Amino acid sequence: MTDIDELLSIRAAELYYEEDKTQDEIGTILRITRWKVGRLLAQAKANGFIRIEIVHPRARRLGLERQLRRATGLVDAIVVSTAGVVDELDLQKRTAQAAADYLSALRPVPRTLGISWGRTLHDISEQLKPGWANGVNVVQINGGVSLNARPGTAAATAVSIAQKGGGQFTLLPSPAILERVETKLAIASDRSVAAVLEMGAGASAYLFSAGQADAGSAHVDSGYLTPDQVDELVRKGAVGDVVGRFIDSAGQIVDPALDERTFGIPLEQLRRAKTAVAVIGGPRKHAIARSVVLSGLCTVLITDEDTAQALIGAA
Amino acid sequence: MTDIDELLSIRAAELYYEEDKTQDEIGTILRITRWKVGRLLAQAKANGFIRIEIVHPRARRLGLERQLRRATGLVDAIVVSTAGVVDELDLQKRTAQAAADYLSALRPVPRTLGISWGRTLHDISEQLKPGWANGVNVVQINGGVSLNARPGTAAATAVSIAQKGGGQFTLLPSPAILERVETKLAIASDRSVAAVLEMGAGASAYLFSAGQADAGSAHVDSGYLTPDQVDELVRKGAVGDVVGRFIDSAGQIVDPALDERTFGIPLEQLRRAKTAVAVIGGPRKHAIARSVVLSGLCTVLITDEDTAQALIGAA
DNA sequence: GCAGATCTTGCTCATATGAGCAGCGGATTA
DNA sequence: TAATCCGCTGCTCATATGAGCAAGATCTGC
Repeated sequence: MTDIDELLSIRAAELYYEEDKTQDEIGTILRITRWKVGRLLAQAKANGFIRIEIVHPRARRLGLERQLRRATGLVDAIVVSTAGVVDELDLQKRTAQAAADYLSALRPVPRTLGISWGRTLHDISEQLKPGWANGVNVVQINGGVSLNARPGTAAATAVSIAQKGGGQFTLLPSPAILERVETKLAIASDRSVAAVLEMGAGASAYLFSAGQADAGSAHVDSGYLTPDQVDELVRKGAVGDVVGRFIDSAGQIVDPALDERTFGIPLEQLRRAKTAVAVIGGPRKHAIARSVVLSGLCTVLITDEDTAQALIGAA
Repeated sequence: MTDIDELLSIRAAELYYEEDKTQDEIGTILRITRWKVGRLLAQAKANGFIRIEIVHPRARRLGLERQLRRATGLVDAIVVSTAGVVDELDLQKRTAQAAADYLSALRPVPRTLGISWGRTLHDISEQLKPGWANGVNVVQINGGVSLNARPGTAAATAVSIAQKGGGQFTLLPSPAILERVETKLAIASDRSVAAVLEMGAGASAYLFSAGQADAGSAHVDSGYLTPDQVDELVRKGAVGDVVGRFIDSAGQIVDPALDERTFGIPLEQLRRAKTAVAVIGGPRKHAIARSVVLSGLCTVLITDEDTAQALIGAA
């Protein structure tokens, strides 16, 4: 395109998009035919001079969703827009809202929903509308009695999701990580606990998040791990944790001994699941999101625009 | 609008603007009629959820230009977009480009063009295309022999503008500010110098910029004023200078004694001019731009989006 | 300098979109 | 409870826009 045509296309675009003139009127103003105006506008679009953004907390980026599905083979991908986001809290809320929307619209409605716990899941439970489902049974899939801060939040999340969905909840009465393997095996062998794990294993859908491996990990907050222990895991290649289990960028368990002491369904059960919805957003979770997606831990990813971009760039 | 309709309008907007679907197709997807889709899109626009931006160095903001004309009574206003601007240099170049474009398209073509000097005018002279006019006489309207840095830049600007416009140039052979009033009067009374001033007074159009009043003023760089002297002017209410003369926010001369020693046409000549084009952009020039416009020093303002916004908000 | 190739232009025609209007339905009030 | 009103819906019709094509303009290589 010549320089003069480029300038004309910008003038045309101004009149068309800012001034709401018709292509015919623009033609009169710029002394060109209306067909040329149409072509100039098409060129301006093709050259990327026209940027259209949908600014709304619930806006999604369908183009990125498609790219993400294609690049990763995910069954579904939801990408929330970051346009107009003011802070990280805002972004977290948007992501949770999208997850709640997705869950509400999920067909077939899962009879049994296996969930993890954490800040993200808590946010989702808040965004869900009462009546989002008609009798879902919610079951925890990993241990989650918080050792120090806000005890019972994990349970509250499950309760809220179940109640709003008009169904029952089943808690996993165990810490996330036990100190000794023997203790873990002992708890697991308890009949009632085993029943919960079994129910978790048979869930028709899973909803979970993931944590990044750094000092801000929920495991540190909850008192299961010290910052030093997390550092050690990072040194071994950990990028984050999924349902309490730390994995490297290839999706492999980083520390088998620690994993033995971690209570919850094994990752293989997520990998085999027909519907496993991962909700992972925010700038610090790019690496763990990538690992989750590429190692097949989820069939559906709900994330934000920036994370999606990083994933597409890396995949 | 109900909450559900708002959400629908966002979904519709995504499909329309990102996925290039027709309203009819969107209707099928969302299970609503195509007329409802049209209405939802109209609502999304009306609510400001759809943001369209033209990203190009030569993009202008016609809407702001109109508002600016209405708010200030300017004959014309050119507002360059800041979308995609990377640094202040970029913005300066855009503004200069717009000024060059405006000057090239100005009808009737001025026979005699009075110009000031400075970084902005220099940039404009660079952006002008050879042959932008067919015989303009360019005359300097204020003194401008730089005392230390880059001597001759003021002259070079006038020469360049005249040569590219196929015309003659007339320089004003005097410093910007004299040390003593007597010296100024002596120079002014010289027959040849008086002739230049007279030519400047009779110019058919003026093109000038303005400087902010702070340590970064061109007068400090050029050695005419010390930072302390500028501070003193600021204390007296100065917001900046126009053709070398410092004015307050009402457009009044701040320091009459200093002004007596300043060489160039008086501001009243600019105020009486039929065509006086001021080119003032950048975050530090909001105050001086406001003063220039509101005190009637220009009939045309060429500026950037942010400055225009500030002007409209303040006017 | 000329023949062929390619690109641009102005058109016809099909389609997409917006304006305007009648009818329906749910809310409001006497 | 009935009358009235307001706003939403689905339509018709006019207009705006984009696809496709033939003719003209411009470029390229010999």
